[in-house]
Amino acid sequence: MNACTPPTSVVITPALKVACSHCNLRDLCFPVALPEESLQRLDTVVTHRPLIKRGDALFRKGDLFRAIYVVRTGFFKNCAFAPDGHSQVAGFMMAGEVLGLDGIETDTHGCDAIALEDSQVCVVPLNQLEELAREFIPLQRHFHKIMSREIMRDHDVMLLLGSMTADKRVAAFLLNLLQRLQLRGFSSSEILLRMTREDIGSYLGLKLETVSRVFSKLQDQGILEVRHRNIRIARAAALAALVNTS
Amino acid sequence: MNACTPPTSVVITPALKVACSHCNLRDLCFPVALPEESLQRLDTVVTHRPLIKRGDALFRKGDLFRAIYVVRTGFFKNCAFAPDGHSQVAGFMMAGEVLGLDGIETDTHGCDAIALEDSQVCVVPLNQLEELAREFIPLQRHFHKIMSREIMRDHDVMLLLGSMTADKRVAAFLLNLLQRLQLRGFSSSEILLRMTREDIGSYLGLKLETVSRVFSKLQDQGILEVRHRNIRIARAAALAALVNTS
DNA sequence: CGTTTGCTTGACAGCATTCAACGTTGGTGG
DNA sequence: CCACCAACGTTGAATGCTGTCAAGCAAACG
Repeated sequence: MNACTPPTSVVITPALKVACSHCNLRDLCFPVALPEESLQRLDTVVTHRPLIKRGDALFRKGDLFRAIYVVRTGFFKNCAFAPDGHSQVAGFMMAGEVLGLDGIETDTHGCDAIALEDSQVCVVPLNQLEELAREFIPLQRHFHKIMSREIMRDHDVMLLLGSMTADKRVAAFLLNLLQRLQLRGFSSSEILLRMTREDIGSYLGLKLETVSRVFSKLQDQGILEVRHRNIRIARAAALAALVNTS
Repeated sequence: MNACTPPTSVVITPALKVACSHCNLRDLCFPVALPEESLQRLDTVVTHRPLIKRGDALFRKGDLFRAIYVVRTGFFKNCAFAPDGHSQVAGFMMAGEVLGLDGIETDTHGCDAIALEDSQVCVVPLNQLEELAREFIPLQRHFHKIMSREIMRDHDVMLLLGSMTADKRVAAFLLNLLQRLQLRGFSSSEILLRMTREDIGSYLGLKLETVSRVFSKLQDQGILEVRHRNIRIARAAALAALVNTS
């Protein structure tokens, strides 16, 4: 698990069929920060791309931290824990997004990362990433931007949790998902939710019943069409108006 | 403001009377990550230590990002903004803590940093910090840990906001302040609040009246003694029990 | 000393939670 | 293939916590 299997390894798994230099996510991920001719350097750092089954943990709170992970395919939730043991979804991660940044400080993961569908991640050992970052200035800056973005995203969630009604929280949540999905080339009006109502509620500081009620309400208003986990945004402008007006 | 005034400048201000290599915060700040004999390298990076008056902004949302800031003396609040213009306190920063990390991604500050008392900060230009980080591996890691800690801290706030009652939020807030103050050698049972009830409420997702009521309630229970902004923690264990029990 | 700002307390209203019942979906095994 | 079960989702009614509005008081500032 810890061994740096060279790419010439004879072990043929899906994990070896991709490389950063040819990854379809390279515009969203670390490759954007490296010149074309140096991309293969990343391939020597990212040699391990495990598959995680739906419901399984990529890591759990307390696990030793060694690497950060980039979602290649699939969908994850990040669960934080209160001192009383209560857990809460701290974020959802999709292709190109990074998991495990919270483990750097203490060398121990501070939360669980659970796959919400069968997924694949790229393992990026922090030591080697840092080594590469020392050599390639744009990569160094890119990594810092990734962490900065995580901080800003958390601030957005704090705003949600601190001062928005249930309607607004759900609206903002959907718009955020929509925007990230669009960035990845998905439909701009249809969302297939990967998580339960309980997960959404946990993330938004609401109970699952409240989430369900808001969905129903927005559907009654003709803003959404809700079919189980399939959400069609009928009037995105109305959703945005919900969030942007006080 | 942007010029890198060399230390030989004849301008004598309080800003020039300190150096990282002799700073009393060196155990809390970047110096911990540098060998004694290389500490003066930091002094060439951190040459500017402006004073910020109470109520003034160190930076505001939208300002161009150039540097991060370490609080040398004083106390700051970090205000984030919702799309509807509503603002919310996203954190409080005291000596040795870092401001401005959220500006790295977009080269623009994403929130306001307001001094809650007359303060002094050390200006750490990001470019030069990164340059030094490429040279000194422990410094590089230390910077990453600082950002990681910020992410974990935000997760803690999300837990507060998402699933705790007003009592618990206030208790957790006081304990967190207490812990950080202790780390800096202050009393372990007395807190002088630098912020208004409204600031606290904004941070905790409560109205100022609710904060006030919780203070009164905890005082009635003999857990706190509240005299204006002076809080004495009479029974810290009871406070902790409040947070740690479901 | 007066004005502004911050803090406390009370009464009431409102939104989200809680508790409960029922409906739906998807996976499993007969 | 169908039946069953467990997990997930929806909806209703009642409770309760926090917000809102208002008044009065204390402290800080000039």
